Amino acid sequence: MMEVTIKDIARIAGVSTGTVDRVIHERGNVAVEVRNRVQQVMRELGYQPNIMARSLANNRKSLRIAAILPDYRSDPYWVQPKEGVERAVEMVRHYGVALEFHYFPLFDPQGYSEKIREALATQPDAVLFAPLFLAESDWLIQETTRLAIPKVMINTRIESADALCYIGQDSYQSGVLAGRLLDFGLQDGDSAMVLTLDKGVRNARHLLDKQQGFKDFFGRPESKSITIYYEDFEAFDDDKALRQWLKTCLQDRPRLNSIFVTNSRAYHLAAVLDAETQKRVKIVGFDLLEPNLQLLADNKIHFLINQNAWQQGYLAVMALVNHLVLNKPVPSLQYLPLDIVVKENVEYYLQMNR
Amino acid sequence: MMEVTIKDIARIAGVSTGTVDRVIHERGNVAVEVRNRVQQVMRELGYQPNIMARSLANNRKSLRIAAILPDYRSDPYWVQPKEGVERAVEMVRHYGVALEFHYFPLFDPQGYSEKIREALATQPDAVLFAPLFLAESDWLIQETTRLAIPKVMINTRIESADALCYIGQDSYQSGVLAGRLLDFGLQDGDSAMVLTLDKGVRNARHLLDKQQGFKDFFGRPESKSITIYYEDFEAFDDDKALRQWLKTCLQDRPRLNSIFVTNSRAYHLAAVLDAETQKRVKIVGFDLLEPNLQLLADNKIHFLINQNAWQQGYLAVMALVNHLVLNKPVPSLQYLPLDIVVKENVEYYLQMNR
DNA sequence: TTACATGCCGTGTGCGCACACGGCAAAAAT
DNA sequence: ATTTTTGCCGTGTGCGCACACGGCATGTAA
Repeated sequence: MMEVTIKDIARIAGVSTGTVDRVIHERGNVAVEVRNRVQQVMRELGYQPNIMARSLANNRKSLRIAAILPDYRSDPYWVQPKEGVERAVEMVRHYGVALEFHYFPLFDPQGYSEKIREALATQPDAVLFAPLFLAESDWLIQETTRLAIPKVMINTRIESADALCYIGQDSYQSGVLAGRLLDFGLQDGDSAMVLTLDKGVRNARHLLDKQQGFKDFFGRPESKSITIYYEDFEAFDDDKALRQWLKTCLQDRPRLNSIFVTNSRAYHLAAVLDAETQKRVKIVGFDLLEPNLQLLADNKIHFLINQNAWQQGYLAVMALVNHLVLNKPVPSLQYLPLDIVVKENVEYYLQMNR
Repeated sequence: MMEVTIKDIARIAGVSTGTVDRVIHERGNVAVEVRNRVQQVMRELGYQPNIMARSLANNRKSLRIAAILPDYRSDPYWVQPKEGVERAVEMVRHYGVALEFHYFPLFDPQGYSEKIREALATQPDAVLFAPLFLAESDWLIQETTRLAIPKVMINTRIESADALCYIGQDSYQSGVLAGRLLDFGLQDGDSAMVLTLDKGVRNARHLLDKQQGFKDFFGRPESKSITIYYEDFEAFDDDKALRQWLKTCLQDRPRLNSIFVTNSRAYHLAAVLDAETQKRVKIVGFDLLEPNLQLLADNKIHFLINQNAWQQGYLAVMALVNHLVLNKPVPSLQYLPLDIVVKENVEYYLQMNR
């Protein structure tokens, strides 16, 4: 059961461990025929470096990561990536990983810019961020590229940025999925509403993608014939206004039996529906936030699509560690599962992140 | 960013590293007041042993695991646990873990007994098994208990066995979940069939649990009023017989619009339905097997509940490693998520295990 | 008293790897 | 012919931990 070590390779190749080490790390100063011989032996014995010993010997170098995320206190959604990040850092503590958070206000491009500058001023070895604001992200992307600082993006993807990787949801596909779910519970001739509850980002890319996915699903021949309405409402914080607006929305559309809320704020909607409407209207939303869970348990929200926000944070840190510490390859694009959650299986997803 | 080491503790507590080591591993030969002092310092500094160094220093001991599972060549389902096990072993290779498979024929208690004896004869340090046959598992449980060999069970749970842990699906809950899904797509007055496609295990515990869960869901006030039929069919391998049997089943029940197949063999059923029936009947099955996936893509199976069989194998090995190598606590009961899979999100679950 | 056992503790070594350092010969510069 | 440089290679040390060994007191038996 003994593993193959550099000692074995050195012995068999008739060189010292130092030479084997030089070959492995391509540090030069090795004669060509010697190098070939060593590589040959490594291949024959199927040498795999012992990651334990490797990281033990490497422990002098530490990896400092700057994480730039929306303030979790301004929106419950962002608690999840934050906790995933924290958990990952805890797990790789022994690799000498240190991470510093830089929280910006969710709806404030100005504050975002400030935090970006603050983060880069600390001269991190790597950056983890959610580029919610495209224009303001430009400077960060250019600077990190210039300084050769690796970066991972979560939540929102900017294709032009040559990041180490993007980790997030496939927004388009989640729209398609929502269509599939509602289609199963609707009848021919029913209608559905795609509802955006957000502020000033009506045409944000990921929201548009979800709408498009939803629309495309109902364009498929296999789908039922459903009429789709698209609506925005910005004052989602104001229960009264929302209730009023919704009433007018529903009253002229008797067969509007389903609503697809394109972000994690379905709880605002479900909470203001009256009992009768709740029975009639099937709601699909996103993410396992506490208020959503409550309404799911009460059968007021029918499906939640879990975008695995927690995992996004976790995997983003792991991608950096894999790349910078363990020299392992990381996929440049990582879509997370779109879990379909109902109250009968929600418990499993909650317990995973604890 | 430096971690706290036993050296630090030794220095501050005014003892040697050897003494600290004795305290940590409770090996005795330490004066009471010295031990208390060391423990105090450890607590104050929040000492956490470096797992890299620990496993490096421990690498002499190796862990030999015997895995007793159904032959994956006799049933595609069992390919998944097998691959999960293999993957886990690969990941913890450096801990000195070696695993040997002992495959038994799926429907053969006799063969199961033989393999159990064969496995124990190799004197493993730990056992990983799926106790499909209760009576025959008795001997294994008693012997491993007598010899103090830790064991983990997957797939089927035997509560009386004092195993390290059970890892598997919650059968009852998966039945409830199937009920929830079909309920969403059915109308009041429709009916549903619970169909068991298995041989000679008609009253196996996990199948009964699924039936009960399904039934209980439709007993809830929130559910629609659905009539439920329970049927078994053993010759599921015989397409002709199955088609014929199904025909008679459906013809006297015009509103039988859904079938819940209680194991991973929904593909046998969906493959023999004629086009007209396929449109009418909604099918819920289990597990992401290749033939199931094909039919899911063709809209002939509507939902698959993923029991995460791959993860079962993976986590079972990890539980043993955590317990025996890393001295980490492991939960004695681990239910895996019941993923709801449709063709729009199936890709994510497939890519996870590759 | 001497001989021996026992409790308690420090020191040394090795796990597999990364990397600094220094040595030795051949090649280049003086 | 001599110094100096350069290419190539071996040796030594330390990462944090586990564990064997041996030492020094004190207590007990002869």
